[in-house]
Amino acid sequence: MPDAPTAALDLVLELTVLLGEDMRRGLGELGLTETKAHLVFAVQHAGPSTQRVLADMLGVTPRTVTTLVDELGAAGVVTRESHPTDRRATLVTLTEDGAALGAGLVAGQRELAGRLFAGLDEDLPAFTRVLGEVVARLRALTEESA
Amino acid sequence: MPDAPTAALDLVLELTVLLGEDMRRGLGELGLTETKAHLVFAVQHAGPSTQRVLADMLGVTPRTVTTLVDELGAAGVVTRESHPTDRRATLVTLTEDGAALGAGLVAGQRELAGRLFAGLDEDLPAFTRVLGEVVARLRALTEESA
DNA sequence: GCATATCGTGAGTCTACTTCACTATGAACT
DNA sequence: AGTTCATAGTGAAGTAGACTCACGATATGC
Repeated sequence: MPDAPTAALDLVLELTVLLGEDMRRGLGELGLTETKAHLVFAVQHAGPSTQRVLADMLGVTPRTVTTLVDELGAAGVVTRESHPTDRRATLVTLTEDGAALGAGLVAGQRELAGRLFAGLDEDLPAFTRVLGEVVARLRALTEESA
Repeated sequence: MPDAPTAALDLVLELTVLLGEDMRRGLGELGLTETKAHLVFAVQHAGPSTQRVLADMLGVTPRTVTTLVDELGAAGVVTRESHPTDRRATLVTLTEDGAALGAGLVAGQRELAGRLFAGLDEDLPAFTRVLGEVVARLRALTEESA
Protein backbone atom coordinates (compact mmCIF):
# COMPACT_ATOMS: atom_id res chain seq x y z
CA MET A 1 0.00 0.00 0.00
CA PRO A 2 1.67 3.21 -1.11
CA ASP A 3 1.65 6.25 1.12
CA ALA A 4 -0.53 9.19 0.18
CA PRO A 5 2.19 11.34 -1.44
CA THR A 6 3.34 8.45 -3.59
CA ALA A 7 -0.21 7.72 -4.67
CA ALA A 8 -0.65 11.38 -5.56
CA LEU A 9 2.54 11.42 -7.60
CA ASP A 10 1.50 8.27 -9.42
CA LEU A 11 -1.76 9.95 -10.37
CA VAL A 12 0.11 13.02 -11.54
CA LEU A 13 2.34 10.87 -13.68
CA GLU A 14 -0.61 9.16 -15.25
CA LEU A 15 -2.24 12.51 -15.83
CA THR A 16 0.79 13.81 -17.68
CA VAL A 17 0.71 10.84 -20.01
CA LEU A 18 -3.00 11.08 -20.76
CA LEU A 19 -2.95 14.83 -21.11
CA GLY A 20 0.03 14.66 -23.43
CA GLU A 21 -1.72 12.14 -25.64
CA ASP A 22 -4.88 14.17 -25.75
CA MET A 23 -3.06 17.37 -26.62
CA ARG A 24 -0.96 15.77 -29.33
CA ARG A 25 -4.05 14.25 -30.85
CA GLY A 26 -5.98 17.49 -30.83
CA LEU A 27 -3.09 19.53 -32.16
CA GLY A 28 -2.37 16.94 -34.80
CA GLU A 29 -5.84 17.46 -36.22
CA LEU A 30 -4.93 21.11 -36.68
CA GLY A 31 -1.61 20.26 -38.30
CA LEU A 32 0.34 21.45 -35.29
CA THR A 33 2.97 19.91 -33.09
CA GLU A 34 3.27 20.81 -29.44
CA THR A 35 6.21 23.09 -30.12
CA LYS A 36 4.49 24.87 -32.97
CA ALA A 37 1.43 25.44 -30.81
CA HIS A 38 3.72 26.74 -28.10
CA LEU A 39 5.20 29.19 -30.58
CA VAL A 40 1.77 30.42 -31.59
CA PHE A 41 0.91 30.91 -27.92
CA ALA A 42 4.15 32.74 -27.35
CA VAL A 43 3.62 35.18 -30.20
CA GLN A 44 0.01 35.62 -29.21
CA HIS A 45 1.01 36.47 -25.69
CA ALA A 46 4.14 38.51 -26.30
CA GLY A 47 3.27 40.09 -29.63
CA PRO A 48 5.66 40.14 -32.60
CA SER A 49 8.96 38.72 -31.38
CA THR A 50 12.39 37.95 -32.74
CA GLN A 51 13.29 34.35 -33.32
CA ARG A 52 15.96 34.60 -30.65
CA VAL A 53 13.42 35.58 -28.05
CA LEU A 54 11.07 32.85 -29.18
CA ALA A 55 13.86 30.31 -28.90
CA ASP A 56 14.36 31.29 -25.27
CA MET A 57 10.64 31.19 -24.56
CA LEU A 58 10.23 27.76 -26.11
CA GLY A 59 13.41 26.33 -24.65
CA VAL A 60 14.80 25.30 -28.03
CA THR A 61 17.75 26.46 -30.11
CA PRO A 62 17.43 29.39 -32.54
CA ARG A 63 17.99 26.96 -35.39
CA THR A 64 14.87 25.08 -34.42
CA VAL A 65 12.85 28.30 -34.46
CA THR A 66 14.02 28.92 -38.01
CA THR A 67 12.46 25.64 -39.10
CA LEU A 68 9.33 26.18 -37.03
CA VAL A 69 8.77 29.61 -38.55
CA ASP A 70 9.48 28.26 -42.03
CA GLU A 71 6.79 25.64 -41.64
CA LEU A 72 4.27 27.84 -39.85
CA GLY A 73 4.88 30.41 -42.55
CA ALA A 74 4.19 27.87 -45.27
CA ALA A 75 0.96 27.03 -43.45
CA GLY A 76 -0.02 30.69 -43.43
CA VAL A 77 0.04 31.01 -39.66
CA VAL A 78 2.90 33.48 -39.19
CA THR A 79 4.97 35.85 -41.29
CA ARG A 80 8.46 37.24 -40.94
CA GLU A 81 8.52 41.03 -40.73
CA SER A 82 11.64 43.13 -40.75
CA HIS A 83 12.73 44.42 -37.39
CA PRO A 84 12.43 48.23 -37.31
CA THR A 85 15.82 48.90 -35.73
CA ASP A 86 17.88 45.70 -36.00
CA ARG A 87 18.38 44.54 -39.55
CA ARG A 88 19.78 41.22 -38.43
CA ALA A 89 16.57 40.25 -36.71
CA THR A 90 13.14 39.32 -37.99
CA LEU A 91 9.89 39.80 -36.17
CA VAL A 92 7.62 36.81 -36.21
CA THR A 93 4.02 37.92 -36.33
CA LEU A 94 0.70 36.10 -36.49
CA THR A 95 -1.34 36.34 -39.66
CA GLU A 96 -5.07 36.81 -39.32
CA ASP A 97 -5.47 33.08 -39.68
CA GLY A 98 -2.75 32.58 -37.10
CA ALA A 99 -4.49 34.83 -34.62
CA ALA A 100 -7.72 32.92 -35.16
CA LEU A 101 -5.88 29.67 -34.70
CA GLY A 102 -4.36 30.90 -31.46
CA ALA A 103 -7.73 32.07 -30.19
CA GLY A 104 -9.15 28.67 -31.06
CA LEU A 105 -6.43 26.94 -29.12
CA VAL A 106 -7.11 29.05 -26.07
CA ALA A 107 -10.84 28.40 -26.38
CA GLY A 108 -10.25 24.67 -26.75
CA GLN A 109 -8.08 24.64 -23.69
CA ARG A 110 -10.66 26.52 -21.69
CA GLU A 111 -13.33 24.14 -22.82
CA LEU A 112 -11.24 21.13 -21.86
CA ALA A 113 -10.58 22.67 -18.46
CA GLY A 114 -14.28 23.15 -17.93
CA ARG A 115 -15.02 19.59 -18.89
CA LEU A 116 -12.30 18.11 -16.70
CA PHE A 117 -13.08 20.08 -13.57
CA ALA A 118 -16.85 20.43 -13.86
CA GLY A 119 -18.64 19.73 -10.60
CA LEU A 120 -15.48 19.58 -8.53
CA ASP A 121 -15.81 23.13 -7.27
CA GLU A 122 -15.71 22.14 -3.65
CA ASP A 123 -12.28 20.54 -3.87
CA LEU A 124 -10.90 22.81 -6.56
CA PRO A 125 -9.38 25.48 -4.30
CA ALA A 126 -7.43 22.90 -2.33
CA PHE A 127 -6.39 21.24 -5.57
CA THR A 128 -5.08 24.50 -6.95
CA ARG A 129 -3.31 25.34 -3.70
CA VAL A 130 -1.44 22.06 -3.69
CA LEU A 131 -0.65 22.31 -7.36
CA GLY A 132 0.74 25.80 -7.01
CA GLU A 133 2.93 24.78 -4.13
CA VAL A 134 4.18 21.66 -5.90
CA VAL A 135 5.00 23.63 -9.03
CA ALA A 136 6.90 26.17 -6.96
CA ARG A 137 8.91 23.45 -5.22
CA LEU A 138 9.64 21.70 -8.47
CA ARG A 139 10.81 24.91 -10.03
CA ALA A 140 13.10 25.49 -7.06
CA LEU A 141 14.45 21.96 -7.46
CA THR A 142 15.26 22.32 -11.12
CA GLU A 143 16.83 25.72 -10.68
CA GLU A 144 19.09 24.63 -7.88
CA SER A 145 20.54 21.93 -10.11
CA ALA A 146 21.06 24.24 -13.07
CA MET B 1 -8.54 36.91 -15.37
CA PRO B 2 -8.91 33.22 -16.15
CA ASP B 3 -11.60 31.15 -14.52
CA ALA B 4 -10.63 28.63 -11.87
CA PRO B 5 -10.66 25.52 -14.07
CA THR B 6 -8.49 27.21 -16.67
CA ALA B 7 -6.05 28.33 -14.01
CA ALA B 8 -5.94 24.79 -12.66
CA LEU B 9 -5.28 23.35 -16.12
CA ASP B 10 -2.54 25.88 -16.73
CA LEU B 11 -0.86 24.78 -13.52
CA VAL B 12 -1.22 21.15 -14.53
CA LEU B 13 0.39 21.91 -17.87
CA GLU B 14 3.29 23.63 -16.21
CA LEU B 15 3.63 20.73 -13.80
CA THR B 16 3.88 18.25 -16.62
CA VAL B 17 6.68 20.23 -18.20
CA LEU B 18 8.68 20.62 -15.00
CA LEU B 19 8.12 17.05 -13.91
CA GLY B 20 9.15 15.76 -17.31
CA GLU B 21 12.35 17.76 -17.20
CA ASP B 22 13.15 16.59 -13.71
CA MET B 23 12.55 12.97 -14.55
CA ARG B 24 14.58 13.05 -17.74
CA ARG B 25 17.43 14.70 -15.90
CA GLY B 26 17.41 12.17 -13.07
CA LEU B 27 17.06 9.20 -15.39
CA GLY B 28 19.77 10.55 -17.64
CA GLU B 29 22.20 10.42 -14.75
CA LEU B 30 21.46 6.72 -14.49
CA GLY B 31 21.90 6.21 -18.22
CA LEU B 32 18.19 5.63 -18.71
CA THR B 33 15.57 7.13 -20.97
CA GLU B 34 11.96 7.40 -19.90
CA THR B 35 10.99 4.42 -21.98
CA LYS B 36 13.81 2.26 -20.65
CA ALA B 37 12.84 3.15 -17.10
CA HIS B 38 9.27 2.29 -17.97
CA LEU B 39 10.43 -1.09 -19.21
CA VAL B 40 12.33 -1.73 -16.00
CA PHE B 41 9.22 -0.82 -14.02
CA ALA B 42 7.10 -3.07 -16.17
CA VAL B 43 9.34 -6.10 -15.71
CA GLN B 44 9.67 -5.35 -12.02
CA HIS B 45 5.93 -5.22 -11.66
CA ALA B 46 4.88 -8.03 -13.98
CA GLY B 47 7.87 -10.36 -13.63
CA PRO B 48 9.65 -11.91 -16.62
CA SER B 49 7.66 -10.98 -19.71
CA THR B 50 7.80 -11.51 -23.43
CA GLN B 51 8.79 -8.59 -25.59
CA ARG B 52 5.35 -8.58 -27.16
CA VAL B 53 3.71 -8.08 -23.80
CA LEU B 54 6.20 -5.38 -22.90
CA ALA B 55 5.48 -3.60 -26.17
CA ASP B 56 1.80 -3.47 -25.25
CA MET B 57 2.55 -2.29 -21.73
CA LEU B 58 4.85 0.47 -22.93
CA GLY B 59 2.67 1.48 -25.83
CA VAL B 60 5.44 1.04 -28.39
CA THR B 61 6.00 -1.38 -31.26
CA PRO B 62 7.67 -4.74 -30.71
CA ARG B 63 10.57 -3.55 -32.84
CA THR B 64 11.26 -0.79 -30.36
CA VAL B 65 11.32 -3.28 -27.50
CA THR B 66 13.97 -5.27 -29.34
CA THR B 67 16.27 -2.24 -29.32
CA LEU B 68 15.41 -1.35 -25.74
CA VAL B 69 16.21 -4.86 -24.54
CA ASP B 70 19.42 -4.89 -26.60
CA GLU B 71 20.63 -1.75 -24.92
CA LEU B 72 19.45 -2.59 -21.43
CA GLY B 73 21.10 -5.97 -21.91
CA ALA B 74 24.37 -4.33 -22.90
CA ALA B 75 24.09 -2.23 -19.74
CA GLY B 76 23.62 -5.35 -17.64
CA VAL B 77 20.12 -4.46 -16.53
CA VAL B 78 18.10 -7.24 -18.17
CA THR B 79 18.72 -10.57 -19.86
CA ARG B 80 16.81 -12.54 -22.44
CA GLU B 81 15.76 -15.97 -21.20
CA SER B 82 14.18 -18.65 -23.30
CA HIS B 83 10.46 -19.02 -22.93
CA PRO B 84 9.62 -22.41 -21.39
CA THR B 85 6.81 -23.30 -23.80
CA ASP B 86 7.05 -20.94 -26.77
CA ARG B 87 10.31 -21.11 -28.60
CA ARG B 88 9.54 -18.01 -30.64
CA ALA B 89 9.35 -15.83 -27.58
CA THR B 90 11.96 -14.60 -25.14
CA LEU B 91 11.40 -13.72 -21.54
CA VAL B 92 12.94 -10.44 -20.50
CA THR B 93 14.12 -10.66 -16.91
CA LEU B 94 15.89 -8.28 -14.57
CA THR B 95 19.44 -9.04 -13.54
CA GLU B 96 20.40 -8.50 -9.93
CA ASP B 97 21.70 -5.06 -10.91
CA GLY B 98 18.50 -4.42 -12.79
CA ALA B 99 16.38 -5.29 -9.77
CA ALA B 100 18.48 -2.97 -7.64
CA LEU B 101 18.11 -0.25 -10.24
CA GLY B 102 14.35 -0.70 -10.28
CA ALA B 103 14.18 -0.58 -6.51
CA GLY B 104 16.25 2.59 -6.60
CA LEU B 105 13.88 4.16 -9.07
CA VAL B 106 10.90 3.38 -6.89
CA ALA B 107 12.71 4.74 -3.83
CA GLY B 108 13.64 7.90 -5.69
CA GLN B 109 10.10 8.40 -6.80
CA ARG B 110 8.82 7.94 -3.27
CA GLU B 111 11.37 10.38 -1.99
CA LEU B 112 10.42 12.96 -4.58
CA ALA B 113 6.75 12.50 -3.71
CA GLY B 114 7.54 13.10 -0.06
CA ARG B 115 9.48 16.22 -0.86
CA LEU B 116 6.84 17.66 -3.16
CA PHE B 117 3.87 17.04 -0.91
CA ALA B 118 5.44 17.51 2.52
CA GLY B 119 3.33 19.63 4.83
CA LEU B 120 0.34 19.71 2.51
CA ASP B 121 -1.49 16.94 4.35
CA GLU B 122 -4.57 19.01 4.96
CA ASP B 123 -5.27 19.62 1.27
CA LEU B 124 -3.87 16.36 0.00
CA PRO B 125 -7.08 14.28 0.16
CA ALA B 126 -8.98 16.86 -1.89
CA PHE B 127 -6.07 17.06 -4.29
CA THR B 128 -6.05 13.33 -4.80
CA ARG B 129 -9.82 13.20 -5.18
CA VAL B 130 -9.77 15.79 -7.95
CA LEU B 131 -6.81 14.18 -9.62
CA GLY B 132 -8.44 10.78 -9.62
CA GLU B 133 -11.62 12.15 -11.13
CA VAL B 134 -9.76 14.14 -13.76
CA VAL B 135 -7.70 11.13 -14.76
CA ALA B 136 -10.86 9.05 -15.04
CA ARG B 137 -12.53 11.64 -17.24
CA LEU B 138 -9.48 12.01 -19.39
CA ARG B 139 -9.26 8.30 -19.86
CA ALA B 140 -12.89 8.22 -20.90
CA LEU B 141 -12.22 11.01 -23.37
CA THR B 142 -9.31 9.28 -25.02
CA GLU B 143 -11.09 5.98 -25.20
CA GLU B 144 -14.19 7.39 -26.81
CA SER B 145 -12.09 8.80 -29.63
CA ALA B 146 -10.14 5.56 -30.19
C1' DG C 1 -0.20 -31.90 -42.56
C1' DC C 2 -1.19 -27.63 -44.24
C1' DA C 3 -2.85 -22.80 -43.90
C1' DT C 4 -2.64 -19.02 -41.03
C1' DA C 5 -1.23 -16.23 -37.16
C1' DT C 6 2.40 -14.63 -34.00
C1' DC C 7 7.36 -13.66 -32.00
C1' DG C 8 11.31 -11.26 -32.64
C1' DT C 9 14.61 -8.75 -35.69
C1' DG C 10 17.30 -6.64 -39.96
C1' DA C 11 16.95 -2.76 -42.95
C1' DG C 12 15.44 1.50 -43.81
C1' DT C 13 12.71 5.84 -42.78
C1' DC C 14 10.80 9.74 -40.17
C1' DT C 15 10.47 13.56 -36.82
C1' DA C 16 11.95 16.81 -33.88
C1' DC C 17 15.52 18.27 -32.28
C1' DT C 18 20.87 19.37 -31.93
C1' DT C 19 25.80 21.27 -33.07
C1' DC C 20 28.89 23.63 -36.03
C1' DA C 21 30.26 26.93 -39.34
C1' DC C 22 29.12 31.01 -41.77
C1' DT C 23 27.24 35.66 -43.34
C1' DA C 24 25.29 39.95 -42.12
C1' DT C 25 24.73 43.22 -38.93
C1' DG C 26 25.10 45.79 -34.47
C1' DA C 27 27.66 47.85 -30.40
C1' DA C 28 31.75 49.36 -27.94
C1' DC C 29 36.19 51.30 -27.64
C1' DT C 30 39.80 53.66 -28.60
C1' DA D 1 37.16 56.61 -38.64
C1' DG D 2 38.21 51.87 -37.93
C1' DT D 3 38.93 47.69 -35.41
C1' DT D 4 37.09 44.25 -32.42
C1' DC D 5 33.85 41.52 -30.43
C1' DA D 6 29.04 39.92 -29.84
C1' DT D 7 24.59 38.64 -31.79
C1' DA D 8 20.58 37.26 -35.39
C1' DG D 9 19.42 33.96 -38.42
C1' DT D 10 20.40 29.90 -41.51
C1' DG D 11 22.71 25.92 -44.40
C1' DA D 12 24.64 21.42 -43.71
C1' DA D 13 25.09 17.54 -41.22
C1' DG D 14 24.27 14.61 -37.17
C1' DT D 15 21.48 12.38 -33.23
C1' DA D 16 17.84 9.94 -30.54
C1' DG D 17 13.97 7.58 -30.39
C1' DA D 18 10.49 6.25 -32.35
C1' DC D 19 8.15 3.96 -36.79
C1' DT D 20 6.99 0.63 -41.05
C1' DC D 21 7.96 -3.23 -43.85
C1' DA D 22 9.62 -7.71 -44.92
C1' DC D 23 11.30 -11.98 -43.29
C1' DG D 24 12.57 -16.50 -40.84
C1' DA D 25 11.25 -19.35 -37.08
C1' DT D 26 7.78 -21.22 -34.54
C1' DA D 27 2.98 -22.06 -32.83
C1' DT D 28 -2.03 -23.12 -33.58
C1' DG D 29 -6.42 -24.57 -35.73
C1' DC D 30 -8.75 -27.29 -38.84
